[in-house]
Amino acid sequence: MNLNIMSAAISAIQPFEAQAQIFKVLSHPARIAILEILRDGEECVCHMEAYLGLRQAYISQQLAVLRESGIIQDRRDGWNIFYRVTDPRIFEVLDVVQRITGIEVPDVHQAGFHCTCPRCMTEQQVTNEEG
Amino acid sequence: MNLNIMSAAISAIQPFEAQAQIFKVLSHPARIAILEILRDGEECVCHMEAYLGLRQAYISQQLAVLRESGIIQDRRDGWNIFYRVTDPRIFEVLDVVQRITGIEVPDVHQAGFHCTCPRCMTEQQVTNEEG
DNA sequence: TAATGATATTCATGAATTTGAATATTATGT
DNA sequence: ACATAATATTCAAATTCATGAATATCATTA
Repeated sequence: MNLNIMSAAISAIQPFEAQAQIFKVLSHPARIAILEILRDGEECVCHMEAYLGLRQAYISQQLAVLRESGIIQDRRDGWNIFYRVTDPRIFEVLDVVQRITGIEVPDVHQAGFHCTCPRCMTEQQVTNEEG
Repeated sequence: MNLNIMSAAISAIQPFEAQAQIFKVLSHPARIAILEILRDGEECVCHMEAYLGLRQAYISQQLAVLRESGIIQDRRDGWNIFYRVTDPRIFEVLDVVQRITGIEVPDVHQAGFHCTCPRCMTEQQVTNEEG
């Protein structure tokens, strides 16, 4: 098999595999958008559907990629599953690359949608009662 | 075609395309290794061959990906082509992700190889004369 | 335990990426 | 012009990725 022929190359590149893996997970606009949604703390999947206007199954697939990489973690609360970022330094990565591109990132929470999860309903109720 | 059905989704994700593109380019260990080689300034391709122990054609392919993305630029000097990083902030990105992984990045310049490009030959000559 | 809401998984297909092999290009020296 | 050194490009096969459709799971409520 002559595996040893490439041993120098493999060992030279192998230490960068872990970094490359993180970059691969980040190399999809929907996954970046999801992380932006999680910037201010944990959110349930229904929020992501509402904010992004994407089908549930699609979002769930992208969540699976993020989850399996360890970048996000999930927590079940009744019917809803809440996701949060494991290591907030991932936002530093997004920040730097955002500065490099120079493209303004939209506020993913400004979409004006509302989902029907308990937390949203409570928030709406509170807002209505307050206003 | 019903293109408008997905318009909300497309517009929600589209602003992150540029970031995703950069991450995609970085999502390969050989390309990260090349950038590490360029950390201290421009280097010729022969250096990368020497340091990484990879075939020339392979390195050239990865250089093309980096070059076409705009992350690196090239400059010809006689027989050799020297590459340099366009925006040093790309190293901030590598730094943060490196901290997240916690994996020590090897010094890609410690390999002890020497190529036969004019600069290497001059350096060797100078070193020998100095020592 | 059956129905329902929220979310996840499986499957299939087309598109993109990886990477080795061969070949081309470009500049230099004779 | 020709040979050579340094680097780039093309091509093709294998693998991986993106994504839509359908279905499954898991917790809750009746």
